[in-house]
Amino acid sequence: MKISRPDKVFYPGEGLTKGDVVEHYRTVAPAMLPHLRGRPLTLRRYPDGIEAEGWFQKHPGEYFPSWLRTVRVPRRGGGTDEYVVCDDEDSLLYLAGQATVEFHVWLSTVDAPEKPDLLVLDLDPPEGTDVADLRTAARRIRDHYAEVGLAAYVQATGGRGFHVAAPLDATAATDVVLELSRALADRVAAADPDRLTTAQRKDQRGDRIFVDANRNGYAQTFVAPYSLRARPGAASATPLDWTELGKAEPDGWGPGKLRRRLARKDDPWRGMEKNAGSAEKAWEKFG
DNA sequence: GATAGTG
DNA sequence: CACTATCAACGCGGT
DNA sequence: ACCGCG
Ligand SMILES: [Mn+2]
Ligand SMILES: [Mn+2]
Repeated sequence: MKISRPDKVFYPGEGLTKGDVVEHYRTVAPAMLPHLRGRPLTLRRYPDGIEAEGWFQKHPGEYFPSWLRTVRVPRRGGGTDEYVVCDDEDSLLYLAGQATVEFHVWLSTVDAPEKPDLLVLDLDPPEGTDVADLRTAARRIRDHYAEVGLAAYVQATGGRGFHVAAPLDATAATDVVLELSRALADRVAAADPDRLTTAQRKDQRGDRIFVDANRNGYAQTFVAPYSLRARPGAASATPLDWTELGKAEPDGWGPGKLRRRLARKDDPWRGMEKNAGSAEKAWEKFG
């Protein structure tokens, strides 16, 4: 894979270059690709580095090479949209060479775009939140998943929060999963209303952590495991064992720490699909 | 980042 | 040639 | 249809 301008600085604070970004993705590819395969992508590109202008890109550029996989999926409200899908290392490195710093993925795959195989609740803390409160909220989400028969997997987002994901058997429709995720979020927030909220509007959240279920809507995305974040520190989204959460920071895994981690430890999310649960049965147990 | 257009 | 302009998302709820 | 939000 030919990379233009590998010495261009992308993270001024860390002195990381575009070449370093590509090397990150080469390193994480074995752990990351299983979480990308078959999923429409949203790219977050920063061709002049993370402190310059960046943008979300969902549709393939006209000039993207023909060997890159693209897929047409229905658009809500009619018609179709074309998306990039990254199934292999060459594609990952090509997209990194296009200055894609962040990779975001759908919660369903192209084979069944309207049947999510993941449910995700996203914890978005306001400035100044105690990380202990964030960890407690993540564990409570895990416990509520367990009550309805769903397995829970946590990742540090590399930004300011955590995600708690549940693998699904991809039999329920998007809108059913969205409603289930909202019901779970509301239940978690109602149990600790001083610290948690599901209010979409910022002016109604106060000082509380936003338990965000909106990631479960059609064509919505969450940051892919092992994606870099376009923020100072160059942390990555990092799947964790629950036993690690007690000492975890959302942006705790920069490039060096992540590389050492992957050399030492399996992807905690590897094989998660084998624990897929049913959204329909979860609804029944929800009561 | 890549392309098309201008001087 | 150097330089500049232009482009690169979506869904959902509320109003 | 537009806004706020992620
Ligand atoms: Mn540029
Ligand atoms: Mn978030």
